[in-house]
Amino acid sequence: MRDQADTRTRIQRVALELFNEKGYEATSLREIAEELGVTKAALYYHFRSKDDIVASLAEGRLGDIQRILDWARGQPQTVETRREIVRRYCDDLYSAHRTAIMRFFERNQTALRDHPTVGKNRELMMDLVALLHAPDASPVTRVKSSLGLFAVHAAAFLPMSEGITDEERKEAALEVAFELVSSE
Amino acid sequence: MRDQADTRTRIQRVALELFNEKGYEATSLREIAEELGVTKAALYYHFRSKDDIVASLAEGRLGDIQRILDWARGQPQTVETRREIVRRYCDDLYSAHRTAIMRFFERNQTALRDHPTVGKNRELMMDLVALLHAPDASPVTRVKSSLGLFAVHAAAFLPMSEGITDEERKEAALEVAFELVSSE
DNA sequence: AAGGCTACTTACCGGCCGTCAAGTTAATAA
DNA sequence: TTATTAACTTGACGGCCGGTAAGTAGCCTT
Repeated sequence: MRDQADTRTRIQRVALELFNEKGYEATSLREIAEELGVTKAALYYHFRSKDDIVASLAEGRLGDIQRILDWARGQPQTVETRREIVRRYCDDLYSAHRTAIMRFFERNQTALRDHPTVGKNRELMMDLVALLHAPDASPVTRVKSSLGLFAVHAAAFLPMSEGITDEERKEAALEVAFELVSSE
Repeated sequence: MRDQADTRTRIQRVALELFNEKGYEATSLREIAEELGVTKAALYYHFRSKDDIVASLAEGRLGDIQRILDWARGQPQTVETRREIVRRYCDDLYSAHRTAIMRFFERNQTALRDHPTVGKNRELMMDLVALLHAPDASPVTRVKSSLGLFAVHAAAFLPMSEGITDEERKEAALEVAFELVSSE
């Protein structure tokens, strides 16, 4: 049982790493297995299919967003709430593992377009964006709040020049996002 | 000769469409050819390889960015210049075809990571970002100007709710970007 | 009318893909 | 000691992939 959980986790970790390195389609199960020192068929003991590995990777992230949504829906629709939404999203994001998962879904969304978790993810993100502005907000305001959440999102794996720490990145992203969701 | 140019263009158009719909790796040359009513081998008369089709798609975009770079390097490094860079980038972007090309490279950047044009594109983009802030700018400022250019970029194909026109999207993106590159 | 070029088609190639059925090994439970 | 189960391996499957060699119909030139 310990073994099972261990290997499952190792498969997830290696798969995510390779998916981010070479892309989802370009990464074969053979490579994943080889990297782990097992055979391809061993993966099928732990997962039903390649897609199933993806689904398992999505779980944590979808849970994160859902949790923010659940919280936010019990709050008054104020600027403070919107800022807190952004802050929480940002906090959940800035661990290496979560960032890697987000990057994977972001960078492979076309390849994964038929995958149910990708649709679910976009759905949740749009729900979240909807809470970042008044229901009757102007189009410009609505685009702005989208960009606010997206700024946090994007800053986490911007192809930036060197010499910038994660902390500085996060600080800048939050500053930008706060401003973008604070308009009346 | 007319025929050749026509078919070449049609291949590019169909390929781009399918790449954006299903992803680069998931789109086979057979499908592209079928959609055009020709055989797979016909594509090899017009292009040397699948990669070569991608390269041909990149040309226009790389030229666009290079042109902005060339112009900007002859200008004084003022806030007005930075705003004009953003404006020009935005203008070049908001045609259906250019947006499709950009989306393709954005959404398939992992799958295309070994493709020379992708590296070139990132290089040019980083050069462009470097012109959006003072050389000695603080990390936060630097991230901000990255996000400025990225906002324009992102707004062009944000998974937004309906009822927002391209014009409103563009307006909002520009407004956000202007603010982000205007800091001293 | 002969030769050559353009724009294809037909037919094939080796190779890797995801997937699966069946066998194996080691540990644990009765 | 025997039976069962977990965690694999071996070996194979059909299928689609990008790519190519060779042929060909139609046009243009000479």
